Amino acid sequence: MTSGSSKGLEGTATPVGFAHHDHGTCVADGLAAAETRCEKKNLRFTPVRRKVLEILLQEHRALGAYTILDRLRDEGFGSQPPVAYRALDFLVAHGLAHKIERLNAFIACAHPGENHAPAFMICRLCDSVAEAHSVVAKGALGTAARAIGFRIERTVVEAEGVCPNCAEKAPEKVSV
Amino acid sequence: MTSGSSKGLEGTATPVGFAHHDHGTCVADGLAAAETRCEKKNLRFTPVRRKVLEILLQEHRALGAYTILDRLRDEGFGSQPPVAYRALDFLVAHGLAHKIERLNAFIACAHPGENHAPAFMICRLCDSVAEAHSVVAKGALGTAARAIGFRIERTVVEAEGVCPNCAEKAPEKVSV
DNA sequence: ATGAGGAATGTAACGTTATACAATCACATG
DNA sequence: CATGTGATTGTATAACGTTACATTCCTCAT
Repeated sequence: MTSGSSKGLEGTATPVGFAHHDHGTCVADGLAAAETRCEKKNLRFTPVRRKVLEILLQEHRALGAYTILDRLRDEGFGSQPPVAYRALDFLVAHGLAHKIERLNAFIACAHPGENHAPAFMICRLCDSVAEAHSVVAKGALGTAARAIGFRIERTVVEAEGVCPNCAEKAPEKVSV
Repeated sequence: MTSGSSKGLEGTATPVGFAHHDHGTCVADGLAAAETRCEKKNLRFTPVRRKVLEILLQEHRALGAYTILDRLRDEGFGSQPPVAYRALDFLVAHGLAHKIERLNAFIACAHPGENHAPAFMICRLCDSVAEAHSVVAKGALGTAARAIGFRIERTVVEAEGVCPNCAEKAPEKVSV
């Protein structure tokens, strides 16, 4: 969310993550939305799961499972890998978080509630990640897949590069 | 390559990997092309690098670094992880192989020589991988990136699903 | 209420993937 | 031949992820 109140940007291709926004409401809203969603679907939004989502929402970056695990330990939760991985699996399975394959790391979903095939932009300088929507089914890959009879079930679309903020701050590092 | 002799498919969206072809020439051609390419660019196509590419070319699947390492050991090369990773880094850096992020595994490039942003189709039943071309710059993600000033340097586009061969053999497993 | 069954959590050990850093080698130059 | 430079190799370790199993917590039918 770019802010607590709607700014008319939702539903467009405008990604979250590179823009300034009210972070407090951003976290609170995300948690509230998740809670509502879990109630509706009869899912158990347990303390660990809630905490992990909160940790993820506090960043617009992807966090490694072990970073999350460290924070869980600090908060008095279990400290073994499965604790973090199970919560993450739950969040990912129900569309509340995504895995960034390129980074082996996780990020809170920026568009919860929407049925989507997410696409990400990863800044290699500041590590921030923005989420947009991919429409692979309509792109070249979708065409190729249809042509040969490959049935797409899930897609990974991740772009690595330099975000607008970093491009401005460090123009000399902008070119590859 | 679908075969040693041109079948008029190169340059189209037709991916390699799900179709039958002459595998012997496919490996030999790949190695020859790599050799030529390295000579032209003054790169050292050392025995380990050559062997790793040969191993990859023998499959149209992605292989993990440690699988490759095992085969290297069998052939009398070093058996420590960096041996495999360094060769793979070289191949990837020079477009002779690609990493499939979703699988943490590697595959020989199906279109060496072409300057490309690869896209992959991964069959979850038989594990085969086909390479097509992505044109992210022209898709929704490219549009979103341009709109906010994100500069894309590299893309990861991977579709997971069921290949035509498996869909035919095991139709009951085709639906998610 | 209560106890059976399933879901979630905690803990330990293990397996896989990847990189950091030090040492060595090979070659071009003075 | 000595030496500087860059590529390559060796060794150790870090980071990521899974399996196995015991325990606790919910919930729901009795």
